[in-house]
Amino acid sequence: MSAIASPVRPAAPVRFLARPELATAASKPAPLKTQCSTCHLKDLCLPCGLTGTDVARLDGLMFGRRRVKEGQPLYREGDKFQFIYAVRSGTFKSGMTLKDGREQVTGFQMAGELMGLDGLANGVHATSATALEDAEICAIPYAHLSELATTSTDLQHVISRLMSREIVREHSLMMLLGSMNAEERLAAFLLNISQRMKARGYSANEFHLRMSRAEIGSYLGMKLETVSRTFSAFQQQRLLEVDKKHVRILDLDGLTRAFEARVQ
Amino acid sequence: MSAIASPVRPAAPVRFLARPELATAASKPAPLKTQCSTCHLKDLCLPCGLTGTDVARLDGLMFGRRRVKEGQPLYREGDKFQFIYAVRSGTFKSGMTLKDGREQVTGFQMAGELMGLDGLANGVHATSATALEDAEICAIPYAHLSELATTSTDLQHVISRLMSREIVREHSLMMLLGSMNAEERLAAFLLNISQRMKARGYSANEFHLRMSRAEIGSYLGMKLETVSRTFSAFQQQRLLEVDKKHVRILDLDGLTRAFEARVQ
DNA sequence: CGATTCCTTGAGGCATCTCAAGGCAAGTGG
DNA sequence: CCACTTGCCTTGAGATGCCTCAAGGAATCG
Repeated sequence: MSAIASPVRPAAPVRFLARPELATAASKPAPLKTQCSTCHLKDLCLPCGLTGTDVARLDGLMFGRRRVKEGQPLYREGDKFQFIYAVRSGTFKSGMTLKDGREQVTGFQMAGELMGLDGLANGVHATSATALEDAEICAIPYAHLSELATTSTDLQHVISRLMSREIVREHSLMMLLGSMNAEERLAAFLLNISQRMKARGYSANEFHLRMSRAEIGSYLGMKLETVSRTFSAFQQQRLLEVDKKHVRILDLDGLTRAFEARVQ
Repeated sequence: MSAIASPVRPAAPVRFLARPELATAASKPAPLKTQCSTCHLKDLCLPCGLTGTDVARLDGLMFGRRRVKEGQPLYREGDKFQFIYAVRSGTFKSGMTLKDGREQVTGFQMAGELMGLDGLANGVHATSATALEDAEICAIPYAHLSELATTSTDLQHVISRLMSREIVREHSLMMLLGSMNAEERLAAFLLNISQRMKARGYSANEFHLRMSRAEIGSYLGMKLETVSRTFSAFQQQRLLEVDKKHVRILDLDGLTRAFEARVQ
């Protein structure tokens, strides 16, 4: 809760290592090297919007690639910030754990999405990221990336824009948490997942949720029982078919109306 | 709600004007020019952490200065993004208004704090900012700032860190909205204000709130009546003395405990 | 001085939480 | 292969914290 209860005290300038080693404690498997220019995610991920020249420069960074097993953390709150991570495959949750053990999920990340940008503020990760299924990520050394950014205005803009997008995303979540009821929250969540699946070439109407009811509840600010009841309610309204984690959207418009009821 | 209901669709690269005019519709008074190097807020604001050389470079941008009357918007959702704004004096609220008229306040900004970073994502402001009292701001032309950033690694880092700090701040707010009860929310809010007042040289124990009960409620995800009742409850517990917008903290530790009850 | 805005307080209602029980599927060990 | 455990989900019943609606007071302003 530091940003809530703490002043906006300016932190000392963060100094990055000139050459952080790619292999940290969390990355036991020998890191494969990866290139953005040949990556099938390049239109969703970091290089999106960059010219061929800049993408080629990103290739020069030779991102480390790392597998993360289901349930394993990629990084934890308090870990030193060195990398930004891009999801190659699998799904992650990120969030904070309170000392009393309760968890607040602040986001779910899918292929092509970035994690770890919160670490820049204080040189330390403010959240943890955990794989919800066996996953693979690119570890992008921030020091190298920002060094590269000094040579490319476009890359600078892309990075800034990605950070800004995270801010906008969180605004929306605050709106959800601050002023929507249970049905609206779950509808918003499902529509969001649906669109992200679609953007990745999967069906927008039928998908497998990777997170538990408790994780959805934490993300949406409600208890797991309420999540479950709301799923059942949607099913009764013939908006969805739900079987555990498998979801089929029957009435996208209806779901959109449930979401827009208040939000418009 | 776009980021909730929308895919993380990469936006087209945003092109900034080479020379956006400083005088927009909202800035009628002749813009005074301001220098960071002589500003009394320089340790709280953008230049914090920068060397003398870099601060001198910021001076070269000659930020426009602008007065904003109480109740007036500085920018609105949907406005084209050109400036980042730094509060010189006064207090702002920022937030989004839904088409049904409901407002979600996403933050309050005091002297030295920045506004408008959400505009970068899509080249358009995602939130509105409104003065809660007569105020004065610096309008920092983003195109110039980012141009300047190409010449200074430190400045780049400072900007990135400020954006990251906004992300971290919002994580905390999500935690608050997602898993705290009314008393914890208000305690967290008051402690946060208290610390920010202190950082600005004001009393940490006695201050004047610039926002209404409804605005506090919107920010904290509760109704204004509940805010009012919670204030009364704190007063009965001898944690506070409240008279409308004037607050005196009687028992900082007690208030901290009310906040840490769950958060620790 | 009336109109307006903002705050406080009360009473009752309701959405969500809490507590509890049971079902289902996958994993484990005998 | 079966008994048992474990984790996750669903559903019910009752409790409760916050909301809704309503009234009245205090301060501000034209």
